[in-house]
Amino acid sequence: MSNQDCEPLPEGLTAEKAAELSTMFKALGDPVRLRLLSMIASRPGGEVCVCELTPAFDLSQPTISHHLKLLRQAGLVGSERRGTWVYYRLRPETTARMAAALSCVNDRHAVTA
Amino acid sequence: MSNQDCEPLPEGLTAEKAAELSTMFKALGDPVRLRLLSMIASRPGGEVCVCELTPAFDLSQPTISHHLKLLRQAGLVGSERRGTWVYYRLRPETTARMAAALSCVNDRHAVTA
DNA sequence: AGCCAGTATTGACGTATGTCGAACCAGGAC
DNA sequence: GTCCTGGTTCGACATACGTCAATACTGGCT
Repeated sequence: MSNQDCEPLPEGLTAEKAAELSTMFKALGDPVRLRLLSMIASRPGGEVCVCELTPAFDLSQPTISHHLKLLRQAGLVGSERRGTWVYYRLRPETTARMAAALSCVNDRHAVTA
Repeated sequence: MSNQDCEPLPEGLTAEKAAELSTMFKALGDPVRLRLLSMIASRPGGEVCVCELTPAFDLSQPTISHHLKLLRQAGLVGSERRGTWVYYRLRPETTARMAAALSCVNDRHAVTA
């Protein structure tokens, strides 16, 4: 993505855009959720069953479920039930938006080179 | 950055890396801090005086100072005092690291196309 | 020195967040 | 139908977070 995606922004992000973006960043502001997203994304098939995610942590299963819910509400992942199991999948549009926002910041700083 | 920057990660980020990265994401998980970073970055000169940042918000001066401190502790900005005023500057290495992490997530998903 | 403007720190407050156990829901197997 | 397994939701708890007013610090000016 080029810095053409950046808005004019004479004084930075609008309050509305900042509020929207900050919810996505907040969702990744927890080590457990960051690892969850990483584990989900690192599957080439793009889908991971909750039963594979839970045992990777020293946390109760409800806690993992809660973190997955937050990731879903932030638009970072989607979930689908198939039979007994629930599968989570990455939403690449959202991570792409976050990466684009960060690139804007760096482009504007003009130290990208 | 290409997906060569991604680690082998058979099962996602390590707990240590996740903890380190999550503090950066958490720092941007607040709309005020996101706007602050955006305002700092959008200065071509790369420096903004605190006295220019504070009046842009309906918040007390100590609150803005607190948010700037968090941004600094997360490695996202640096500060320098010159005379009476304190100037904040972007640390592009940190935002670049965050963008790289997000790109890894998308690359691994193989839906980047 | 003494004062003043710009920042940072402190202490307190209410709210949000992460975690758990317990209870609840969904589907498959019997 | 009754179980059992995999997940979510509920309620409670301790901690962390965002905010403020008050205070302290810093450096220039007179």
